[in-house]
Amino acid sequence: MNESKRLKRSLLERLVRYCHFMQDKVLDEEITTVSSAQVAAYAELDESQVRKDLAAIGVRGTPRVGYRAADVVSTIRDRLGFDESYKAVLVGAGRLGGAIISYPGFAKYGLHIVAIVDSDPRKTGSMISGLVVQPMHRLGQIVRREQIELGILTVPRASAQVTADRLIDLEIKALWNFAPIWISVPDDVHVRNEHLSVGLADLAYHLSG
Amino acid sequence: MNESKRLKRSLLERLVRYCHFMQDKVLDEEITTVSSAQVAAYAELDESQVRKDLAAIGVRGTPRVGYRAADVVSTIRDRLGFDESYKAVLVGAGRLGGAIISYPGFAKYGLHIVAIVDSDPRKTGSMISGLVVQPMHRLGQIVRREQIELGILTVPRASAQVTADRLIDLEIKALWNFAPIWISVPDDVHVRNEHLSVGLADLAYHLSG
DNA sequence: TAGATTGTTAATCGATTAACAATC
DNA sequence: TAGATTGTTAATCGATTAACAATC
Repeated sequence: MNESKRLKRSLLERLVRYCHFMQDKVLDEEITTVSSAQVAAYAELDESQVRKDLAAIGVRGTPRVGYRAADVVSTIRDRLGFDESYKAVLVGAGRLGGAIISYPGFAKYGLHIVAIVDSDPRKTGSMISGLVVQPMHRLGQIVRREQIELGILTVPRASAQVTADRLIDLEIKALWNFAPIWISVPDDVHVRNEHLSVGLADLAYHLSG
Repeated sequence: MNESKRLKRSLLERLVRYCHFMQDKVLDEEITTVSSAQVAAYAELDESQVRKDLAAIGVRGTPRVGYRAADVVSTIRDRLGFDESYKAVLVGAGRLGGAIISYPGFAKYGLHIVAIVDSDPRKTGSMISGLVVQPMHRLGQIVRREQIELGILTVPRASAQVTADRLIDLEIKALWNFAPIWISVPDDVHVRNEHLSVGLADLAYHLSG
């Protein structure tokens, strides 16, 4: 396959699951190889799908043996960019910001939150996870000096788009938005909206059915 | 169409977006009708897709005029079950639990968190959003007495599956899991895993590209 | 060797897009 | 009426599944 081809979002999600499966169930139990059937059973997919996905990112298996779990993990990590390093600024030091920043898995994916910013003067100066909350007017300085590529938005809904626009103006490369709104961005900026209302709709729908 | 047909997850996501568009951009500005082209432009979809989606849930438009925004909203709300009422228990009164419970939009989707439970004796008895944090051993009582249908898991990763199993045993109908693990459930329980690592992977991938 | 499992091509299925007649 | 927009069918596209030869 063409090495530079963009991975589809659904493939990306499956790869993340494969990776978790390998790490949780396989490597811990001193199993070194897995068959596509085992992975498929775990991820509730067709085994052809698994073989195709692994082939697509360049993992090679051995007939009659399966895939080396360590190969799968390292190839996925490589293809998804987990072994590189990215700097992020978190904007919005509220409850949600605090919860996000305390998520233990960031570094494993190459992400490093190097600064926290908040517009509320009562919050600036306080410490969260070893970082001093900076005032909003320092955002530009921080982004430029630290060469920050990612902005994490945990601001209220009303300020999400303006904050995003400001970060875009500072030439941020990607945004991770937790405010309940779909942020709009130019084509060269990547945005991921984590919109709780989609989950809420999913649950309400299934509970009402 | 068959009224009882299950809606696909992707359709569900599009419907949520249509609903937000109607509420935010349209109703606020005293516009009463929208064309499929307008919705499509906002949601970055093909306009045929929009017409097909709206037809699928039974919204009828008027040629040369478009769709009544209020119709779209009320039909989506009805089909997705937002106008019914569901009780939920939140398990895990940590930072994430606090952030989730303070989300302002729950009631709009019919969801009501009626109890909070935590296994840490230092947390039980404290108040969060007007609710007293209950000890874990009351979980069964609470679920039965309040006839709770949904469990929201904001516990640490290590206790997520056991907590889920306990809620399943209490005949909960659905689980909303925020712990970084894919919860496994029997076929008759609905689970939605909000797994931050998928977002992390998506961002790492795009930043590395 | 025999048999299990990969890698890959072909077949199927479903979702998206295009087209256009119906219609207000 | 003329023309814009729906509703729906047909065409296209892509993703999933099936099948099986290659192979360890």
